Amino acid sequence: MELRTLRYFVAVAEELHFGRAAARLRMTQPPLSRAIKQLETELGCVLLLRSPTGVALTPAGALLHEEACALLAQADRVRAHVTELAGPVTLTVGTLADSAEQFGTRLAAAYREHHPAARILIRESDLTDPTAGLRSGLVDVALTRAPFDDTGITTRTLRLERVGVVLRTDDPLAHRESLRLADLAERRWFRFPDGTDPVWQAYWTGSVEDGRRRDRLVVRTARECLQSVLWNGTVGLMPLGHALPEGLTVVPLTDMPPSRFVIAWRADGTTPLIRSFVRIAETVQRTADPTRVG
Amino acid sequence: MELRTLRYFVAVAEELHFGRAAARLRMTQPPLSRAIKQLETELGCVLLLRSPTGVALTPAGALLHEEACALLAQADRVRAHVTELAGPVTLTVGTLADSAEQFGTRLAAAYREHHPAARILIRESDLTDPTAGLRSGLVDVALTRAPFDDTGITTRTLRLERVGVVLRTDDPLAHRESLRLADLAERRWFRFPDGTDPVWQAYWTGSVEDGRRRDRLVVRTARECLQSVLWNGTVGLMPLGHALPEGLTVVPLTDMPPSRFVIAWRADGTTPLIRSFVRIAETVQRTADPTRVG
DNA sequence: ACGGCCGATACCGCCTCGGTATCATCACCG
DNA sequence: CGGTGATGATACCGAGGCGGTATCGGCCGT
Repeated sequence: MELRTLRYFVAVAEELHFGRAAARLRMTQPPLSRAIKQLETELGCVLLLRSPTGVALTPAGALLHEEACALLAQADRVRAHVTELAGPVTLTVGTLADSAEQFGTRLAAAYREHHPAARILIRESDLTDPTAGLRSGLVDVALTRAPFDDTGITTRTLRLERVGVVLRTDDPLAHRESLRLADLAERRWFRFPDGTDPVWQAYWTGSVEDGRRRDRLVVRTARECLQSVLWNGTVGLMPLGHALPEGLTVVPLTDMPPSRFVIAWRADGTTPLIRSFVRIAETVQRTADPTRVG
Repeated sequence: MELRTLRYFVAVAEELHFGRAAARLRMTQPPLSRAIKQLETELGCVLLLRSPTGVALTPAGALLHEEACALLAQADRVRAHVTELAGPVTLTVGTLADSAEQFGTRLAAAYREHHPAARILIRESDLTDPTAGLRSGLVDVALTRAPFDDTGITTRTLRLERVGVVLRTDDPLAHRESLRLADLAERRWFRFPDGTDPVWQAYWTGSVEDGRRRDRLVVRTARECLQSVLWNGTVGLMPLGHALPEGLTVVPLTDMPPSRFVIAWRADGTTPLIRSFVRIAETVQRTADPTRVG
């Protein structure tokens, strides 16, 4: 008699209909029927009277409904008390520029549900620090984009993001279905400030640096990068599927390895709170769009 | 946060030692450690301070210990109340002669643990009814021995029992390691009364009836069968591993298909109480001797 | 009589759970 | 100060449970 099973039973007892109860539980009807049957087997008595018109509670079922509600409520209180006593913890989350956007809001909402007492501080980082403050110790956990030098850092891939090149809409190449890096060999390429993570630098300058023009143009933020495309006609790379300002178009690159949207934390600083955040992040990503999970 | 996990945590919190807690829970240490870690992840806080000397509770852990105990106790009460309200039910169990013996006592004990209010009535049947009263409606569930005609009856095999031949200790064949049915072709064979289940009859007269002497000698009980061996020198078959009276020996038969010790109930009369009994029986058999499970 | 709704069943793939083997760390002790 | 034992953590594996899809059976309504 686990709490999960009791939650199932309460749903059926209140809906008096397996299909609706299953929908409320975000599952399908067959496993729900089976779970209730197992519960009846375990308790050794009939809880529900099934009929084609609907479901009725037996006396034992009605009693269990009441008791189960109380038990579940108490379980919720227990969890709340324990997490509360653990102290009002603050979790500092670093995000890489606009990477998080609507994913971040969904994640924050889910996290607050699990830890009502927790505070989340957001620290948005520019493109010069792919760890989004992790390595410098400014944040506990980072929502960012790989690849970067991850020594001492644990990363879990949330989804893969194909990368495209940003062009002015009036660019001759702007309306192609796709492009290859070689098509951009003669363009002006940006670079990051000196001291930027070399793996990161290499990736965003086309994975293989040689034979491509190293421009003096330095960008620090996504906005700078896009503006540089508009004003200077430089090459801009970015993951697909993000909003673009007027006058710009993004064309998929076929020979650019996809970027991984990851959640990362210091390998030596794994706390339950961080693990919890990571777990919730993975769940949120999975429920959001299972097809894109890497 | 399931009740199972809380039971684990309570064990560790009370033993303050993962190994001892695991032993108390009848499991090994690694999955216990993992479960606790997952619990900490879910709650987002540290519950236990590990050290090579032992384990200490954090304040949150101490609180959870208290609350979890209360929650588990309430869950037990809920189960008790619900099963109690379902009424003092009586389950009639049929057993085939002495088949059940110590298995039956263990099963009854386990069943009373789950259903303190239930009453168990035992009805011991002789060898003339392999369904032990199931088909005649005298019992709800039967602990018996297959094979028999099981149309309309559901059976679950609990274990396989090799069959041997019972001989007087002074019989020339009594000290052989094993025998084949052919070695007994010239012996006198018993039979069951007319009207006995034909599958059952065929099995205990050597699976293939032809070429073997059909004696007029009719046995109804295991005792009669054994006495008949002692007094008349007939052939007696029985599963190995049971106690024998003085002066008799059992020799394994190599070409006799093993008999299945089964639990059986009417296919059209499946109630939660019966399912519960079956489930417990399977668990008891498994924990008793996993190697012999069929 | 027949179509539709509802719960039950069969079957499948994945993930969790518990088990075995092994490692890392630290206390204790010679 | 290094060996040794104890303790918890980790890696990996196989089985079972759980949720999914597809389908069945049965009663109700028109």
